[in-house]
Amino acid sequence: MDERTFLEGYDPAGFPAVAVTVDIVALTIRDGRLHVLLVERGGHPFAGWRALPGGFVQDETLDAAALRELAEETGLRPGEGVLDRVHLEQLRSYGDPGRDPRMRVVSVAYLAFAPSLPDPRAGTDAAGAFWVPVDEAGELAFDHAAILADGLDRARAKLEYTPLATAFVGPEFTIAELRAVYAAVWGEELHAGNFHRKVLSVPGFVESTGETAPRAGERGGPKPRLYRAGDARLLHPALLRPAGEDGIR
Amino acid sequence: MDERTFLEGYDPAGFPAVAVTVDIVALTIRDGRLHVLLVERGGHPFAGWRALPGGFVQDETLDAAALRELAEETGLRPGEGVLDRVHLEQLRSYGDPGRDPRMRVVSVAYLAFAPSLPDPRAGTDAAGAFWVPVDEAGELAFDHAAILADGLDRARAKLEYTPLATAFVGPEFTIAELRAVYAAVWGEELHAGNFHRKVLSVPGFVESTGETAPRAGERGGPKPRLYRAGDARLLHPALLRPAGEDGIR
DNA sequence: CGGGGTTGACCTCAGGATGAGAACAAGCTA
DNA sequence: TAGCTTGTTCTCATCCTGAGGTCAACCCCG
Repeated sequence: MDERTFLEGYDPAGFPAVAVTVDIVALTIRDGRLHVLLVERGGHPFAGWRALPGGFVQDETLDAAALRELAEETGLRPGEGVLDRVHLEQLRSYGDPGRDPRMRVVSVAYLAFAPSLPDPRAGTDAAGAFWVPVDEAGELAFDHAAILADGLDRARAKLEYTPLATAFVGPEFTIAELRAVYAAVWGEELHAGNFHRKVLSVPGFVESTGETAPRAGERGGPKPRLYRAGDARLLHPALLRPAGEDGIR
Repeated sequence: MDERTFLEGYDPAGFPAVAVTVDIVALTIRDGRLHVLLVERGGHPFAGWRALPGGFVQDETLDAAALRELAEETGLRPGEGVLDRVHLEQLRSYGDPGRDPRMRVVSVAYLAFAPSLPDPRAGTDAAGAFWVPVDEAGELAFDHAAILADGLDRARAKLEYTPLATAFVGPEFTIAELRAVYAAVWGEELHAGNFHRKVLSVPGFVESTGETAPRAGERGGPKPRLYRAGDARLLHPALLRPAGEDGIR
């Protein structure tokens, strides 16, 4: 039997039925604090609980499913430009039997990094979605609290050796804005002078626009210079976060 | 309707049928070269092609499925001690429509690191499995070549900031054996003196047994000291690999 | 049995990166 | 205008890194 004949006679019903979903840990920074996008579940199971946005994978790639769900939950439309600047990457998959009481569900979790997004639009599918500071997320449906924790770990680590922080700011930004991203995600202040020197010394991290901001910060200071993201995909050398007590092990 | 009533009336057939598999990138070091475990496919599709070992997920966690497949394909039995020393971690998931011509299949790929394992046993399920140097893997079935490439990237990166290299050697090892692991995975020689200093200076990476090996190497030299893995789970500071030309970007 | 070659362990030294602190001028609010 | 905040640039001591050398232990070969 050749391969074509085999495929024509193939019966897909022979395998255990599993549902595949995508769940999204979408992060943004508002007022200097890291926020995550959550939804309030309408139906069972976990009715009334807060959960990560997500849904079943249709006839599309996993990446496409994640982008579609993100667009639906935020009310943003592809092509309006905002979604194009969202960084989306796969986090990992969760498939313990029993993690969903309905049936066997394997969830492919995604991590999204966005510049400050508008509040999800009322009157759309996204009516139930909202941004919450990550330290106020509280209990979540399913195993979503664990997924969120894994997503935060990944985000904090990736700031060290990738230029990911630029995904949290606009197309043009100041060094101080970038520093605020690191401070919000890592949860600690950074030495302004050393951070400045470090960012400018890593090849390809940022490039100068030659312009300065039209205004200084609210509380004074000189007009900061503006930069845009460079072409580096890895930071060499990396921007290591202060080794917390040597005891991270 | 409460949640229990909802679940009792729930019909799982309403979702698109997807099969979930695990595929394993199992790495080991033989004769100083990095090898990957491959199988030759008996049936369609891709009959006769080489592929990563794997199979359908049953009523078990994803991690358990990966460990079970690895045991089946290598012929190793749990409880004999060898499998307990294999490091297994999830890599990422692959789910493009069309990656399997039979049906929609989402594969959760795993990465396994093992000390030098025996050849898979003839006469078992594992008869078709064999170790191949990674640079001679050639074309693989499905998208397995891409999965292998992702696994190698991950392995090379994790050597930098985790004590993963100790998973490739026996319970007691010399610094030179550890250096050979790095050399094999990274594909480049390392400065012996600097490597020695670095390994011993990272807290928790290795701890001395106080013993020395009963014999020196085949070509002479003093009897090396023996070490075992320490309790660190992250290396601080990291063992950075030589920045290839600064151009990795 | 002795010698050449190899190896593990350690040391030195120059260059670069890091952390902490300070200087200074531009710009905000009161 | 006064006082304070902030962006940017320096300095300096400290640490880490890469490259190389030293020395004695040990293997194999002749």
